[in-house]
Amino acid sequence: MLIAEPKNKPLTLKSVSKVLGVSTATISNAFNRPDQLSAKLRDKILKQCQELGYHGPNLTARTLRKGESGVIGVLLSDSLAYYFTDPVANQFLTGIAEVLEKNHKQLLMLSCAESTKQTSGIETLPDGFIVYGTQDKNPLFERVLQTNKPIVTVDFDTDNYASINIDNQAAAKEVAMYALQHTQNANIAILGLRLIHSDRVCRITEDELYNEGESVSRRRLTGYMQAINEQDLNITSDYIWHIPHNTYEDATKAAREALSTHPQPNCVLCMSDVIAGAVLAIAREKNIQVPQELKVVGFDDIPEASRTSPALTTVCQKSIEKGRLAASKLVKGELTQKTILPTALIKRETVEF
Amino acid sequence: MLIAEPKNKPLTLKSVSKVLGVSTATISNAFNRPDQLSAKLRDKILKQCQELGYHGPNLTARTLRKGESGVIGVLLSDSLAYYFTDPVANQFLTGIAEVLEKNHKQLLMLSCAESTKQTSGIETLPDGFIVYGTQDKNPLFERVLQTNKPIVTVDFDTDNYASINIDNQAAAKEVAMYALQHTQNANIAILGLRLIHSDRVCRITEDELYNEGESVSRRRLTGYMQAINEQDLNITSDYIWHIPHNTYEDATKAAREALSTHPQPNCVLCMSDVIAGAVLAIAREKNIQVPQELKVVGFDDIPEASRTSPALTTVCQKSIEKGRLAASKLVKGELTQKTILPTALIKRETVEF
DNA sequence: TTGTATGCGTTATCAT
DNA sequence: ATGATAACGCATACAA
Repeated sequence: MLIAEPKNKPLTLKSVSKVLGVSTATISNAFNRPDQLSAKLRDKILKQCQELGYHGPNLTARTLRKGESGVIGVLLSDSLAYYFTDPVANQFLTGIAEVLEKNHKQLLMLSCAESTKQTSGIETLPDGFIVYGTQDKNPLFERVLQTNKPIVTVDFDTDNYASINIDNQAAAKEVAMYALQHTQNANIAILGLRLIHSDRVCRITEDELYNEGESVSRRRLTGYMQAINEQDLNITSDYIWHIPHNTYEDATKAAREALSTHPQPNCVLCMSDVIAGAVLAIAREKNIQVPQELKVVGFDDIPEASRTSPALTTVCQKSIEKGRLAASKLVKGELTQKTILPTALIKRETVEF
Repeated sequence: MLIAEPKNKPLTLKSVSKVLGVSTATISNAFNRPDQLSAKLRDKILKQCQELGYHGPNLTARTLRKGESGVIGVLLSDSLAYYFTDPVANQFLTGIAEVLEKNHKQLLMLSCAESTKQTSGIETLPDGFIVYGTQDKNPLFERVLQTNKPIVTVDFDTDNYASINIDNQAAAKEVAMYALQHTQNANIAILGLRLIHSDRVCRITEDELYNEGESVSRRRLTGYMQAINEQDLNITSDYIWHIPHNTYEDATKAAREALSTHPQPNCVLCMSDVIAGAVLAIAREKNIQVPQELKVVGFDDIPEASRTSPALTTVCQKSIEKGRLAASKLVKGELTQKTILPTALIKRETVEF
């Protein structure tokens, strides 16, 4: 039996080497490079370390020395707390977690809430980053860029980095076309997500309608507008809502406003399934029959979409796959290719039975 | 204008100090201890660092030196991928994230998937841990314990550590009493979560029914059984299901089995709202009227519980609050108190209209 | 096959 | 007020 160090002093390679009577290098090799010593000695050392309660090298010191931590950072474009409540983000994170676990990488969640002043230097820890969503003026993102570490961007694009996206415009157009083709005398409302910079649920103005941009929402809006034009229909900005967060609460406010408008919309194009779910709830509350009196389409195809009643017609984007792909690009070092993932129109019950 | 170092060499305190012509200590002080130098010099240094693109000390080196990383680890009792899909866990994590962000701490997600062999040493990085759910034979948990770092446990208890729990047994008994009191000629089924160690949805055996334990599920089961006894009713083990994961898929299987049993249950006690939601879906599929022909109660009070149709009667446990409290205990260093959070019976529509 | 010595980037102590 | 220097715990080149 070996004499253990005092409980309060954490064990180090050096202290353990003293107790075992071998050099620090040998113990380090026992853990990291089995070929550098005899199997017999290695086994003996590993067993003795276990007895002592030394579970292996300190990650911080090893990271400093090797310049590699085994940690992957996921940079989100809003507060963490928000992302845990968003079903789309949850699927995305699920995909990431799956791949990282398989590759023995740790997952560090980084929110943009980091203020400029209080710089923690956290960006120096991870070996690479998955950046989810446009990082408008996010100081942490700037610092991440300057680390020159591997980056994969998702749902937006930046020169020189691998990215994963979908064709939001085409997908939005397709689902809108389908909805409009099944609507007589269409009276359209659009419930948009993050169309403008405001924390309030509100309608957008005519000016804002033409403020083009490259964001996910703007692409979807463009797709909707294309469908509306091709069907020789039209819509004014006061039938287009801005919803700041993809939450049931915000969406419910917008849905209530939209379905209280006269003339009442009979076709609501929603930029997420969460929003569409809220529309369904308000429709039930107001005794509006879906799909007979009101067509509703969503976007994302979250798990709940197939369980609403009536089940939601929507655009399937494989969010889990997005996460998996982002993580595996990072892990494999495929750092240049820009991927457009396919989407699919999912016809359920909210447009036609 | 200062001459920047070559782009590929990351800037360090030392290299920056050379360029600026001051010592490393002074720059370090400029970032960390404003009182150690004149405000004028500090401002100048900070400005010059910014120009050079040096954003502050490397976290790894600083952690090694200070023994403090600003990272909090959340240790989960299953795979990460699973936890992102569980609405209860999401609420819990939301609460944690809220508090950590406010205190400028980073969140590292640690799953128990870490194998014993491939020890990454990740437990040496965080300053403290939130441990969620029983860590039966989890090697990472063992190593976490040995770090002697601050720990808060949630949904289970271990000597000497702060913990947060609810009274599962009392809450389960209360909701079961309420359901049974409203059921004529009660024919009870229990849809349990993680009652035994099996990956399959299945009924439990008579033996397993009496395998008492201290897990959350067992406490709830005990509460249910107490209510059943007090109502002079009884239940046999073949009306008690084991569901391995709190997912809609697993729950649906169990719900389908349970509602296909003869005699058909008219009162289903579910150990989670996800499970209860699945029961509601199957009931609709089979044209069973809830609550007229079938009473259903859940557990947790997830956001969706109020939106099902009919709305779910359940036990409210404030999962977000759990997360908030766990994080704030850790941040504040309140490391001894064991907290029992209150629960509340939420009467909605699945027992009586 | 094993041991010695250096440096990773930082902070804190101690001089100056 | 500022600068030199040691130490944090480890991995690796190199010597033995």
